[in-house]
Amino acid sequence: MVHHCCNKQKVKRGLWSPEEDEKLIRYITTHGHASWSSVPKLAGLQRCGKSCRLRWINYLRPDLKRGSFTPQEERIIIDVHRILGNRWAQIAKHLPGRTDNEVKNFWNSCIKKKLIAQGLDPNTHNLLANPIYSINGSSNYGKSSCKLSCCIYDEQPTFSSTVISVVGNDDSYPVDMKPPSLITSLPAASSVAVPAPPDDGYYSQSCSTLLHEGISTIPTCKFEDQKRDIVQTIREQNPHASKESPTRSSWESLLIPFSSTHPSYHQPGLGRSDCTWEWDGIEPRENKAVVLHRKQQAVANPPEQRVCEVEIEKRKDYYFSGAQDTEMEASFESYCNFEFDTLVPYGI
DNA sequence: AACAGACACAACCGCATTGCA
DNA sequence: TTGCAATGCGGTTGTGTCTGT
Repeated sequence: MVHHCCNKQKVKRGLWSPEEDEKLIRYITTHGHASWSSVPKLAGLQRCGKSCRLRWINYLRPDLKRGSFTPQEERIIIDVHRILGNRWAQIAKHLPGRTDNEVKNFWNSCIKKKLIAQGLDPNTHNLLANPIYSINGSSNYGKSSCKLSCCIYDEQPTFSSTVISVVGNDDSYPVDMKPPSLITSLPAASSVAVPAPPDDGYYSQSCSTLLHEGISTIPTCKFEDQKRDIVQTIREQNPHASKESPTRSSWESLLIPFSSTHPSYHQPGLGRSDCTWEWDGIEPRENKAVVLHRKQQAVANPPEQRVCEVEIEKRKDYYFSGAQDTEMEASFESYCNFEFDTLVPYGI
C-alpha cells in the first residue's frame, strides 16, 4: 500500500493490534517521540508516522481519561463550542485527558442531537426554524422568568451578528463552567470597567491589548460608557471568520455603536453605563460584587426559578420599529414559558 | 436466528501551518 | 524568500457492536 505521507513505503492500515500498541508504547516510553516520521521504523512498525502519532495521542497516551463524558465535561464542551465553533483541539484543551477526536465524536454523536432536539442550531447555538424569533424586553421586564431584554433572531446567519449572554443564579454551577455573563444594574462599585479608550469610542484598552497579542478567541471587553455611544462586542456568526486571528479591522466590524435613541438603550442590560460585559475568552471572569449579586439573586429567586437571561442582538434597526415590537412580543410569549432553559443549554 | 439500521468510536484523508535549510 | 518535510487539525469514512424487527 502506497501512502501519501510517508515516502511511499508499505504501511499497514486499519485497526491497531495489541502487538502494535505494545511496540509503540514501549518505544515512546523509552525514547519519546522527537520525530514521528522516524518512530515507525525505529519501533518496528509497518505504519506511517502520522498513524503512530494519532494512535498515541488518541488512544495510548497514559494520561488519557477513559469512560463516558461527565455532565460537567458536556457543559464545558457546549459552552466552549458556542464561542470557538468546531475547533476541537482548542476545546479539548479545556478537558484534561480528553482528545480532540474524542470531543469531536462526542459532539457529533450526542451533543449535536441534543441541541437539535431542543430546537437549537448546533453550529450557531441559536434557535432553529422561525425566520424571526424575538423577545421584547420592555414588556417582559419584571417577569420572574425573563428580566431582559431584546432578543431577535434571524435565519440569515451572515447578517445576524449576535451576542448570547447568560446570567444564571444557580450556585451549584461551578464558576469556571459558567457561560459568558452579562451583568446588569450592578452597584457602581462593582463595575470593573477600564478607562475610556484614548483614541476612539470602540476599543477598551484590554481589547486592544489582546488584539495586539493575537488572541484568537473573543477577548475580555469592558466598556465604560463615558460617551453616549454604547459598544457591544459581537461575535461573528460566520464559522470561517471565527477561525481567523482577529485583526483590528475585523473586530471593528463587530463593534456596533448604540445610540441613546435606540429603543434598547433604556432597557436593562443594553446600553447602560452600569452594564459590564464579562467575556474573558471562554472563561468568564467574575468579580466579588458579581458573585455577591448572584448570591442575592439566588436568595430572591429559588433555584427552580433560575433566571436565565438571554440576549441576542441584531443590528438592523428595522426590527426595532414599533410594528416589529408587536410581532416580537407575540413571538416571544409563545416561547417564554418553556424555552429559556433550553435556549441556554443549562440543564442538558 | 438472521438481518438491517443506528450508533459509537477508531482511523484515515486532505489541507493548513510550522520549522528549517 | 522559497521549497520541502513534519506536524497539527478538522472533516469524513470505516468498522465493530448494539438493538429492534
